[in-house]
Amino acid sequence: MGYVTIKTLAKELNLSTAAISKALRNSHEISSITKQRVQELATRLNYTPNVYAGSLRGRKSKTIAVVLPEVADSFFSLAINGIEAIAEANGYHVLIYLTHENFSREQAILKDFQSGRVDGVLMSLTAETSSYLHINELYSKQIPLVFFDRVCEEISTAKITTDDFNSAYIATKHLIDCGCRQIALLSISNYLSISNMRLEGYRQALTDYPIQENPVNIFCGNDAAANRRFIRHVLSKADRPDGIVATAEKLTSDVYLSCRELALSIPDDLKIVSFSNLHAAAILNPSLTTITQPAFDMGKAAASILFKALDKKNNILRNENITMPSELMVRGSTVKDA
Amino acid sequence: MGYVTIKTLAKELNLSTAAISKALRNSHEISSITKQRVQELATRLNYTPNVYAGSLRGRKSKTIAVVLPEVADSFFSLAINGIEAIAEANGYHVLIYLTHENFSREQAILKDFQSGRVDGVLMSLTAETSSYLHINELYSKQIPLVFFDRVCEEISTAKITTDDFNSAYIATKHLIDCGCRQIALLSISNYLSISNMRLEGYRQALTDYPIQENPVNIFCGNDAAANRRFIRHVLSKADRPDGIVATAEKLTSDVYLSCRELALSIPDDLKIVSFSNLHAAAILNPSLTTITQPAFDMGKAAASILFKALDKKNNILRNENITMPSELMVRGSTVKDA
DNA sequence: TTTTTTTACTTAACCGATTAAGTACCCAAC
DNA sequence: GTTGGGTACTTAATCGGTTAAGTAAAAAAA
Repeated sequence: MGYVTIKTLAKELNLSTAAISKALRNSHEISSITKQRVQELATRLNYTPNVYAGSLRGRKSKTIAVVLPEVADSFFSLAINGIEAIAEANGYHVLIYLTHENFSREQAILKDFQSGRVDGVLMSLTAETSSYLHINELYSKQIPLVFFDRVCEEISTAKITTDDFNSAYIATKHLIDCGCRQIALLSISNYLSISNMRLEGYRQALTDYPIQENPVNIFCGNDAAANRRFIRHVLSKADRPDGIVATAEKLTSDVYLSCRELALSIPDDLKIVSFSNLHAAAILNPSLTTITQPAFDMGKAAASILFKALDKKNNILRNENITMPSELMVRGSTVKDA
Repeated sequence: MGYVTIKTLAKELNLSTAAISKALRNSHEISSITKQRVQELATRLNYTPNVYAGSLRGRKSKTIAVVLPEVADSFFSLAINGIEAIAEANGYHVLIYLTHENFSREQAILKDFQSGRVDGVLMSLTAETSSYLHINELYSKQIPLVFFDRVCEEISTAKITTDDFNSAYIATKHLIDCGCRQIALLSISNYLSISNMRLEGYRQALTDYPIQENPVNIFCGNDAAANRRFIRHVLSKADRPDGIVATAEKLTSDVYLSCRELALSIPDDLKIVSFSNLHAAAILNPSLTTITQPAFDMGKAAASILFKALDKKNNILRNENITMPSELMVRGSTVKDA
């Protein structure tokens, strides 16, 4: 089963393994004739260095991990593309790990990183993450870590977010301007700082533009069916909201479907703004007013910061918050014929 | 800088590294008292075995790779979930690699696998993949490989697909039944066998239910903007199609947007069936008639077969084609008020 | 011509974990 | 009393590559 290793090459060429290794790494200690012979044979035998051997010795794997809740979300899939663009330019591999919004999965994944599997980590927290021991443990092993979007304030490192407070404020104000008087906020987490920021922005808007009725904050979970039941329940009450700020993309279709079931018209009976990068937003029925995040650029920014730390010997990332602007894109779910 | 290794534990407990290793793996050669002491210390110091060391020795990494074109596609993101479900049950890690429909990227990724980075590979080809040397090279290194959806017929291994011929046939027949007389097929590849199967199914339907006009096969590329221009061009001609079978999800929004620009009504002026698992299909304007693939189950099936091969010493996967049924879901893009 | 330097390697240690083979000790059986 | 066997370890080799240190021969400097 002829694995071609450095030994195979050495034997074939009557050289030591050290000479082969050096030749392949273009060391000045090796004559150019020998280098050529080694190169040729390596190519001919299709030699591929064993990653595990190299990483074991060098404590470097040229690999980073991206940890995120799910991939079926346009924000995350765009962010991945941004990350990969930068990683490729830096000659790094990208491993994608999915938590599926599951806290214990997040713990297990970070635990695995302690083994030195990756040189650095980019991550976006689970909606359930409320304790940070596992993150601190990773942090204490000197593995550089950059958060994006769903950041952990408690860890002192670089964090890329959008202006969540402001975005929610603008979304809410937009609904108020459109005539909404009872506005609900759909959230996916009670723990995430971005959820809290969005909640505060929402509240601030309600305070600044005082409207009669009470705010309605609705927490949704991970179970799409339960969410739908829950949303349908809220929308079928007599004092149902007339406006919704959805802080996560996946909640939108639940709202749309519930409205259809309940024969509520969007935007006549209910107006919706959703945090979403959905490509199909423009062709929904009606088209969806969104707060769109610069997902691709956020991925790029997060990766760039990580590689800056990896390039230096000094792996320590200083605590910094980088905020990028989101954009309100007004469409048919809040304004007729928009 | 305090990496906790087996040596750390050995020194601390005045044991050999061998004893530690055996204790951690619950060997009968080690007394239960010692085992306990080792376990305790390991937990206390948060010892994590170095993956690279273990994999180097054991030639097993307990890791599989999933290679796919992109993640911003509901089929692939669902398939990933199916794969991960099975992988977790088998105690394996899943690394996701994206080719971005780029052939040379696919080559580079497979080349990397030759280093033994992963124990097995699940993959779906690039739309550009027309030569299979890189796959054969991987295959010859005895690394088990299972294809799903975008399979490579030329490699003798397990392949999971849907009944592409039949699905396209049914989609086309559905359009004919709805009154379409000039039906276009939008394809993303001239190379992929699933594209060819779908093309044949489409042709067969046109033959079986003969209609006056000629078929219109349109090939689209990777550039969304170019696709949109191209589709708009086709739809603005006098003899434009009145029906479209889109063989890839991402082409749908281009069609919708082009129709909007050209003031064509769906389904009155143009009817569309798309191969798609888009969750939002039901809330598009109009809702989208789809051929929906059992993406999650296909992922599960592919992973299950791979693990069956990995469990045996015998890594060889026999050449087999597993076909799973797709479903036509009739909605508003072909039938009014569906 | 002798000494120094350079060139082009080789030897051997090492990364962290696993494991075959060896060993010291105790207890039991013949 | 010696052999046999089990227990609980240790020693050393190994995986594949990297690299510090060593060396022999040729080239350059004295």
